Amino acid sequence: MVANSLRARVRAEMIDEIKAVARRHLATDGANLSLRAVARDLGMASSAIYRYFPSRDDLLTTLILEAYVALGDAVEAADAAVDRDDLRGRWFASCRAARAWALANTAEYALLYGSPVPGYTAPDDTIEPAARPPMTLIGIARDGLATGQLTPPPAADLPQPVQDDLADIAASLAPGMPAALLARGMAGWTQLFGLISFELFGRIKGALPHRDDYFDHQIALMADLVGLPR
Amino acid sequence: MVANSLRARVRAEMIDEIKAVARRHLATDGANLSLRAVARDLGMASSAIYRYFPSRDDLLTTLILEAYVALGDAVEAADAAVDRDDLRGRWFASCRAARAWALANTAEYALLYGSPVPGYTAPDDTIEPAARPPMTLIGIARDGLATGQLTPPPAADLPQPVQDDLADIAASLAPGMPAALLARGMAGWTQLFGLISFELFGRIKGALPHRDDYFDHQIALMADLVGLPR
DNA sequence: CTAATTCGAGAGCAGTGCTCTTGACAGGTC
DNA sequence: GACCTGTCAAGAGCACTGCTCTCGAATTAG
Repeated sequence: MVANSLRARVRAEMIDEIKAVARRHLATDGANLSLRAVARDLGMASSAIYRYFPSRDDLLTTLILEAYVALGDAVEAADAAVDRDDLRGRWFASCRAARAWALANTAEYALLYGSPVPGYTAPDDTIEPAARPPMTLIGIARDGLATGQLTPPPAADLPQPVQDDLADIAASLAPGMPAALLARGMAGWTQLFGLISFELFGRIKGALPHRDDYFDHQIALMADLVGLPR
Repeated sequence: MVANSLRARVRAEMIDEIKAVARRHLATDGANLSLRAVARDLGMASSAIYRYFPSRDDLLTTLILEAYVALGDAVEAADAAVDRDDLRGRWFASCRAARAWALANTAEYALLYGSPVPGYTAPDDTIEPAARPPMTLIGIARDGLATGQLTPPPAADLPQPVQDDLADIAASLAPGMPAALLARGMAGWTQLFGLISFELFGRIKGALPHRDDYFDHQIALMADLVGLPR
């Protein structure tokens, strides 16, 4: 079986090489990835790629899934590196990590959070890793609740239907989380996504030279909204 | 000049027809718009399209610009329909109008606020209409400041570099606007964009059946952040 | 009526994703 | 060593794309 494993090893290396080249092309050409161009870079015929990936969409899906995992890893690692009781520090670290990853991997971020490709539908494998960054933020709020550092926002403002919907989500994803607090955590995630997208997709332009500070301030506003103590 | 105007009229109608068909294709096929398919639908040769639009990107640019104008019109009209002193009502109306337009024109919204096409760079004509929705929101805060209904947030939390950057923006776009308030208005716009994008691009899925109410609540949170009185 | 302009159609080029067939190579078996 | 068997790369080919160019027809201007 040595020979077999040799074959398998070569195959695995080939797959890695294809993904690496594809990622490189992604950075320059965006989502319209050309299999033929990748094949050219690898010095092989375009048809040979199909030995490793059944279709172009399949290659893209693999890249997307790995990108989700990479982003999730980055955010969770940043959160884990901070003292558990330093809620605000964890919030900042997580958000900054997401932004840093997006700035370093703009093409892949656009693939994850940009407009979806028309024919393409994301496989179910992506919904779990896609939920990791928002779950990290919500986890910070939940920990604050558990330690008493954080007092839940009033639920009076919450319409009953939303209250019920959020209670269902909390029941399956974050047991014990009050609906009103969950809503604010999700607002924080929405804001984070919006901030990164605006910065990456060029809405802000040169109008805001101190982008790091602006980002921090906007993130701080959301930390206040969630109720993280200073 | 009757004859001339006839030719010109036919030409204008032809342009409108091309744009209409292209918009229809956009809704189903997304950003990868096919000139040949549009030509087929119109019963003409693909090369004939080039008599009216110098390139595919040019057609897309026209569509994008008109979409910006349509969205801006919708938001401003919704704001204008509410009593000037009802700040919160104006905020809700503007945000809801943006969401309604996006839901009714998902493909065009994706074109405006989705991931940018790699080679494509937006012309300068788009930056003014693109700024209309956020300017509407900021205008509401500014009116509140003028009438005394709204008290500006403390500027102490604002780092000096951000303070300066925002002051520059305010000076050219919204004179008299305190930097801290401008930051919160922009946070509202960011949140609005994020909410709509998440809903359109399918991150929320079926987990939140009462999307209207959820949207309203999240928008209300931002209205509170800006300081709009209840 | 003639000359100039505008327009549509067709052919053609280079590129794309993808399929199918052909031939070369390595693995294990007799 | 000879012989299958599975794996792989390459090439040809199909249908599609954006775009250019040329040619003939129609329309407008003088």
